[in-house]
Amino acid sequence: MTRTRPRADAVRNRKRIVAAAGEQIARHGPEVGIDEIAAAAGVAVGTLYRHFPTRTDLVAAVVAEYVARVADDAEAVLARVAAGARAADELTAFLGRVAETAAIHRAGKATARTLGEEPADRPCEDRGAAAVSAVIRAGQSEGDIHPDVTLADIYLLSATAPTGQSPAALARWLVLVVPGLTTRARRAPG
Amino acid sequence: MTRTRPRADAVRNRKRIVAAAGEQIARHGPEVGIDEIAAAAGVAVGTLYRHFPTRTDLVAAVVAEYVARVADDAEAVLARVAAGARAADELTAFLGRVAETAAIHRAGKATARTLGEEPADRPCEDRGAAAVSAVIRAGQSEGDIHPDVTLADIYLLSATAPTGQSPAALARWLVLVVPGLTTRARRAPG
Amino acid sequence: MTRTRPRADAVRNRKRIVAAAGEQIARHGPEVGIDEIAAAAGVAVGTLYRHFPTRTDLVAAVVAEYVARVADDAEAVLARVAAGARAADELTAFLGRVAETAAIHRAGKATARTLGEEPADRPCEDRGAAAVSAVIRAGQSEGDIHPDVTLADIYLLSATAPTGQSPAALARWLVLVVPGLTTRARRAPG
Amino acid sequence: MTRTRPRADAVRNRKRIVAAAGEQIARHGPEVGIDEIAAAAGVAVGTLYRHFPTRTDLVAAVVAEYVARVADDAEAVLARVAAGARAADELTAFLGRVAETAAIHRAGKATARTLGEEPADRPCEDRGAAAVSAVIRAGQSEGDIHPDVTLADIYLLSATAPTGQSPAALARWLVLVVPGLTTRARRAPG
DNA sequence: GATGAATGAGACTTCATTCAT
DNA sequence: AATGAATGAAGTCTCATTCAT
Repeated sequence: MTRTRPRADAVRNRKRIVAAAGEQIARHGPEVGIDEIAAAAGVAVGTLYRHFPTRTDLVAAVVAEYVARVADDAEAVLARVAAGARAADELTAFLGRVAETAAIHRAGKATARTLGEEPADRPCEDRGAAAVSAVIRAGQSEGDIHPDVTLADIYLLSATAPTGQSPAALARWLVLVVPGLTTRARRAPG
Repeated sequence: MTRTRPRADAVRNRKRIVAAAGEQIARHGPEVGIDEIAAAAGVAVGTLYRHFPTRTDLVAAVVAEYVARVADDAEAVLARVAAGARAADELTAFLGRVAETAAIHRAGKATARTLGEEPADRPCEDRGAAAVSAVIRAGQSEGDIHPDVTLADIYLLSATAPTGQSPAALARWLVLVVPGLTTRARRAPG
Repeated sequence: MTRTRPRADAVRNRKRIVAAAGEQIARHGPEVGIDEIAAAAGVAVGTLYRHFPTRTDLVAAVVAEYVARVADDAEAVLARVAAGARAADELTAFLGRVAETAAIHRAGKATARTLGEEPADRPCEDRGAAAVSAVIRAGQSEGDIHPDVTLADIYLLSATAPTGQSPAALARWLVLVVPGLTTRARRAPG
Repeated sequence: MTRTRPRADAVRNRKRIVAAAGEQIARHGPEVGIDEIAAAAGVAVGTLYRHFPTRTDLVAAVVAEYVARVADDAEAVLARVAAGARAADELTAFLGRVAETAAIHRAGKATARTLGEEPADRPCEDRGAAAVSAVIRAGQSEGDIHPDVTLADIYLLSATAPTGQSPAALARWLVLVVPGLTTRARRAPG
């Protein structure tokens, strides 16, 4: 009856499952077989089902993890900006990092929507949103970020970042997209 | 032994099937059931399979149709530019129109990839590509379109246009994305 | 679009499935695997599911069939009684016949209850009930059937008839049970 | 190497498991999940399996318990008859009591049969059988119980007693069934 | 001894595709 | 040529049993 520790191996398995699910969903889309996720995590299906009774539960966990990571990133960005870093540059870099993992974000959302499920970890999401908003305001004060840019724009762009393409495509996409956020036109080469 | 003409109703069925498939794929993603497509087209599965022996064949037809339509659009754009319209403006509008139907493009590609199939209607694709390239060159001559913009950029953007969101989101996305293609910065509001 | 015949083979399959389901449920209890029922019917699972999308649908069909058959039997009994046969004897024989197939009745009811489903074919059930009631009344007029016997008693007995045992056991059970319905004690042997 | 005494809590657990299994089987049929039985007993599955390595072992224990209880009852009946009680009345009451718990008997048998297992506790069974037989003979000497009634009839009736129905149904069933065991017809009411 | 997490075979169900009508 | 029933492989999920803690 001792309710104590949640058992070391169970915790490890849970983590591996969420990680594997994120990767498989990103790679093969939101309809990956549960069995494949389980195999990728190195556990049997039954174990996966013990931790996540429904597919929705699993996706929710994946999305929550992603949201938390992005929130951490956003807060680190804000800290650097507060310490004097250039907001526009930091925001660009942040957008690039978010884009890299956007596949999972998108897939997670798609699955969640399919299953009629609401986002997820509200606190984490709010935390990230607050940090990004602060960075935008900082950049606007500095005069670098266009005055009408809002948090929704960052959502829109991160939701449309290229996925499953070459890093070069992602880099090029950033080049094309950043001028829309700033007050400066692209310089002609040379 | 007369290769009888393709009966009127067969032709009509074929069209209805392709149209229905496009719509269903756009609406429900690339994994829609064949039965649903058949039902939406108002035919029985057997009929669908007579026209398109495999799912790949069907998707190929859908994509081909889409490509042809886009190619027509591109050529119309080119004609207007040749008649004096502003290339940058026309290209922006074109991108907006393509984005509207991008869902099907993306879904088609996804399905094609899933099934290890190569694009499709090469001639049509080339036709559209040539027209878009010509428009880009025209805009660059006029000094409006940034000199390093290429056809690949248009592909990249059309592949990442927001899908399944509000028209407002699409409009905003265009606002954000166009400055990256041109030589002008966004104007501060007011 | 011709809604005409329900296709000969489909009808045949449907019948075979219901028959097989009845037999399998009677033999192995209400939890028989769907696959086993399908195999016993000589069809693939998919076919079974086409006819009966849920297990409940299948059980309902089985019960309905059983109820219809019993109702027919009851009406035949009533006809014979009207034609002068002895009601008590006919009722006894009827009870024996019902008992023979009671397994399916019981199993069907159990499954239906499990799935929170209501009986079934009300009209058929009423038809049988009316006939049996009439027979009881006839027997009571003749003085053979005990005056307080009701339809509920027949239900009770048919619900508790021995199942899955030897015909001898069934015969013996009838011997033990009939005196409770009549006005006569069992005769001592010899 | 001392065959340590069966620890107090182990003994208690064993009892609780058998009791819970009996109740769950009676309530939900012979296919109850092992986990549910364990939960009802307040132990973990592992503990259940330590006491009863297979499901058959568990069912056997449940049935043995039931048989022992019935045997005790039968012997008490016999004692009362020996002390002058009316055998027919005692037998009727006994049948009623057995019927009340017949669900478990039936379920146990069903499970045992499913698993190809033979009855169980031969000595207890014999003990009960002997007592019931003696009561029958006593009643036959008294002239109340029909001369051809045997132990097998009691088995047959207890195996077909109504289960999971109202007490009223059970009472009515006794009314219907007892005349078959005795030499007297049912009296007309009034 | 007790616990509860892990396992994996097997049951249930769906759906792309085939084929008799 | 069209129809819709039949097929069966593949996916989802459950649960009896094992085993590390």
